[in-house]
Amino acid sequence: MSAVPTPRSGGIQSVERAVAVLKLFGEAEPELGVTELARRLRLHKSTISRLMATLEAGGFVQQDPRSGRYRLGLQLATLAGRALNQYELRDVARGALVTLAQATGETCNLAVRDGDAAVNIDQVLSPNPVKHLGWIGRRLPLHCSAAGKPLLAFALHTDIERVLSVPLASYTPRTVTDPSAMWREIQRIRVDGVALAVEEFEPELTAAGAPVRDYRGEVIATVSASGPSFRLNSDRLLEVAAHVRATADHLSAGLGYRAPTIPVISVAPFGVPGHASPVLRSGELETTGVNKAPKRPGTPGNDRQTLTGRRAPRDARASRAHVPPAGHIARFEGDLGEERSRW
Amino acid sequence: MSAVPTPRSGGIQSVERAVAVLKLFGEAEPELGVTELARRLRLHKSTISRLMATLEAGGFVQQDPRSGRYRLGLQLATLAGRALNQYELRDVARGALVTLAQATGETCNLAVRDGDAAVNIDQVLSPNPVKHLGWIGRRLPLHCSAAGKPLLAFALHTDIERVLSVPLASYTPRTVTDPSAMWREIQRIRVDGVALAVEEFEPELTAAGAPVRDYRGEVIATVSASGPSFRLNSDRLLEVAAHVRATADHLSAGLGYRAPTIPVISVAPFGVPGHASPVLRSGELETTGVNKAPKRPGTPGNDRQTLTGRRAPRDARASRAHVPPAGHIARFEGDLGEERSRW
DNA sequence: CCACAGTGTTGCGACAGACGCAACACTGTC
DNA sequence: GACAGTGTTGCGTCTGTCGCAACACTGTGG
Repeated sequence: MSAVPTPRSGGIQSVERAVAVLKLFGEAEPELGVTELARRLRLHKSTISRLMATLEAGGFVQQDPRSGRYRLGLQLATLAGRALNQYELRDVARGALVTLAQATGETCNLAVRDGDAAVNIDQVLSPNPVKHLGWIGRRLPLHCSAAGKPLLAFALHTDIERVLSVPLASYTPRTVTDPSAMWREIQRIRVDGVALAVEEFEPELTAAGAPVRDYRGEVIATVSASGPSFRLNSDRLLEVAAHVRATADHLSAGLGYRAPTIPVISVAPFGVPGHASPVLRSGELETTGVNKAPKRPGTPGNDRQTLTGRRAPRDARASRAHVPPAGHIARFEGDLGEERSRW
Repeated sequence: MSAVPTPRSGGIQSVERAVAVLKLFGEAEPELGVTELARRLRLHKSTISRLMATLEAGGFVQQDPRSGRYRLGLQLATLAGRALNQYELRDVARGALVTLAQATGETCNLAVRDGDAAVNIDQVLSPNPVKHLGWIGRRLPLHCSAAGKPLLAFALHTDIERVLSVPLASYTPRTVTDPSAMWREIQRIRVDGVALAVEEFEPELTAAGAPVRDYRGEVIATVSASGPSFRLNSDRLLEVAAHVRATADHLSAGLGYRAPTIPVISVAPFGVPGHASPVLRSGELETTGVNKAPKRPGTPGNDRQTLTGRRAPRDARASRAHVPPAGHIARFEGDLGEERSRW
């Protein structure tokens, strides 16, 4: 077994290890060798070698025949394309995103929540890109990115408390990490209907993001525009933020959302807090055939609740909240922020 | 063990199964249940259930809490983004792709070879899209797609023979499946420097594709433009094809390729035939700092050749050529063509 | 309201597959 | 040519994976 015995998480150990290996490939290190992977995961080289051989046969990694080192393979792009194609919101929002990019002159993204991160699911590059900002699939922190903040601000109160109960990662000197300050920021976003992020997540990156709501007012995505800080000064940022909010409001209206006279906090969301369903759900829009008919209405409450529509907890899911012992090698934690945009 | 015993492929069985599960999720069936997956892979429901729990913990799939069925998860998009970001050619070609889409009015793609398929690694949508053509990550057949044909036409003779030695899949009544006819098509492409595909891969889809060469003349990618057949009639298609070829030639020139007075067939390629390396290699371009310095020059020859730079064959890779017995459940074969573009 | 058929989950014991060890083949450097 | 490092592979051990059986839950029809 591994040098540091891992308490059984309830999953299949070999598959867990394969997943952990794939997640080690970051933007800073697109190529890794067997020995380095073994060192990081504290497994034997022969174990890693066999894992890589299996992943390569499936197209998930490729080995450079000269150096013997491995890279992520394009079979991942194929599966990702399929995953992304499920999101009907991408098709619905594509035109608005193109228009927003043209109006603001900046790179624009559509993001949804996935666990405790925002993930870009569509992107329109700026007509004048200075650098490679974000990318589809990129994970952004909820507390300090323009795409993430609205998803957090309009989440359930208990969910926000849970997210803020763990130390908030600091990405730049401007990252807000104090939970009290974060609550004040959340109040601001709720009032303004748009979030700003000025060099909080990445140096010299400024962005504005606004919530996209479905017909019940549930925040299901965010629209954001981002660019270099030298181009997005205070005045320009407010102008861009107005565009972003207008785009998000327009999309929300198209999904059947009717804004009340006072802003409300999200209540009784579908499904599991923290995951956006790829299939849009609609009340009044259902009759238009725009979206697939949703399954039976969701109910508020915890993950996998019995009766009223939810499945009972699974031990493997319970393991998600497992607090690993000291020295434990993290296996599934998604990595954020170590991927800086390239100039 | 499974009802149909599988000869040991040399890989790790649990990981192979996990990969096979992920590949079952297609565009036609984005959501699958445990029982259905078990039926298709001829494994027990409990085996599949535990595999899915492990993949879900890693973010590779998501379970709909109401229906209990699974979908591909966004962690795949994150890994795919990292895989795609390695391809320097995307950055180099992005501007040309935008210009080509504007000039032709059609959706344009950049594709590379991955095993026996062409895979889109970048895309610019038509200003007037009629339908959702292709997508990044989509795998296209080498024998009947505009992106694939140039990759095949300029491959090594032995490689072409190998590809044409197995029955060519038929996607539409117009698909060329006769190897002799395919050789003639290959000769045409070599002379014209551009490939056409008129409803060969997908009904009512017409496309043109041209090879992008590196400084040594090696075909490392294709540029293609595609659109609905009602818009791309014969005259219009030739016009688009001219644009596509010009764009590909321009990109090739930018990579250091100098076209000889007579067309040549590719010789002595880098690395493994069938896989495009994400890192561009350059002779004269190296001094300009445009590309990362390549590793030591590659040598011609077979996969994993000893001495002159190649590693010895691995049993697991040898298993790629393994001919499965009757009744064998395919585990890694990439699927093509069952994914039709959505109107 | 109940019976039934279907779904996905879980405890458990058997054993087949995964693992680490040791040795090997290969490569780059001095 | 020696050496240090890489990744690969044969082999025996044992533990993690697997399938069975039972369970919990859901939707449907009477």
